[in-house]
Amino acid sequence: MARVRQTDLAVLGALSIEPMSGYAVREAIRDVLGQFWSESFGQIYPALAGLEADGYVERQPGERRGGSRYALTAAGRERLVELLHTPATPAPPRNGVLLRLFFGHVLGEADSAALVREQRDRAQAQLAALAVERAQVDSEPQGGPGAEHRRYALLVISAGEHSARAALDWAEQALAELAGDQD
Amino acid sequence: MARVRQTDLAVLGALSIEPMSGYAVREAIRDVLGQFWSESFGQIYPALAGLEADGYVERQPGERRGGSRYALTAAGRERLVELLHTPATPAPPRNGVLLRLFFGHVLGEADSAALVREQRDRAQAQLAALAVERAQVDSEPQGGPGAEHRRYALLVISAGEHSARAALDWAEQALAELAGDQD
DNA sequence: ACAAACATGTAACCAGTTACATGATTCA
DNA sequence: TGAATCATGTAACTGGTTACATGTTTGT
Repeated sequence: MARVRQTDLAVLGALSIEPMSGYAVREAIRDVLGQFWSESFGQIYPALAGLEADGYVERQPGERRGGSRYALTAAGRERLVELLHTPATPAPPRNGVLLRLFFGHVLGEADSAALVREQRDRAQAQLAALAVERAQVDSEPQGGPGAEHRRYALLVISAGEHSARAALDWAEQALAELAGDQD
Repeated sequence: MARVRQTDLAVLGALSIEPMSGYAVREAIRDVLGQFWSESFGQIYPALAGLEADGYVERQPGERRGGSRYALTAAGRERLVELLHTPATPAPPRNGVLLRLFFGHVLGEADSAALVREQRDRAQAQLAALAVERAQVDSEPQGGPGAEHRRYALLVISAGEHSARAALDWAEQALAELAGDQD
């Protein structure tokens, strides 16, 4: 099973919602999918160039000087379907906060509690950001280019909410156990 | 802020629980912290060599021929404390399943539901594995070398449980909404 | 006028995986 | 005796970040 270039999948997928600029691709991914995926410009633009060379995307002049608008071609849509059927390669988890907390016996109780609070605050911020996203997706026009997509975007937002709420619950419970809750 | 070699942190931390081999370092990380961190051998052994050169760990002959046992030195413990106080550099999230689901409008309802089921099964497996871990940590002797550490290991296990339960809840809800729950 | 957001791209760096290579010990 | 697990290490590759460089448009 040839390894799949996940960035291609993400970029092609974003363009399947509607044609957009490389900049907008990143926004689309960051805003709704941010908790589960990320792409940097240094990754997106080369990917777009490669995809164009392979005939998977078409580049059209954008609205502003120098700007471009990329659209999926028929081949690109096929390629996307192919990539979507590829098994997800699980990324090695890397949660620096939990790593540090795991060594709390060296860090000490007070600093460990601070770590947990950091986690809690992050979860809270995530929840707030997701509420904004949800409101925005809900208010989108019914018939737009990405109408079918909305349903799945909401599913992903819901996954983020579940995850953030779980993190919040855990943090509060952990703080009570650490008895280091000083705020 | 000089970027911190996270692997050093993980390795030094594992050795702070008790002296062990490079192989055991990986196990220690994989078993309890598996949901939140991972290290490969290709990373651990070079790190161990570097840490030894810097005087942070001491290498002793292990029980078997060719095997080694690494122990933290005083300087190593100091270094670990220093690294623990370093801000966690958030790793870019990479959840391939959610990425694919986000483009469910291209993938179709049936295949999207399969993705969600995959997520659900993974969460269930995680919950089962964590139950085993929890039982094992609970049954460890009270006075061992890593007694203080236990408390934090349990905190991390609890984080894993919260996260897995949330994923499970979400998956079940999502399946109901997709109406593609065929098992 | 100015700041913020939009937009595109390159180059250097590096963390981390994977595959390969090798051998010892334990247990069935 | 053979398989599974314990154990150590190297080398090639590459995905992905970060920093840099540059310019436009919109809104205040």
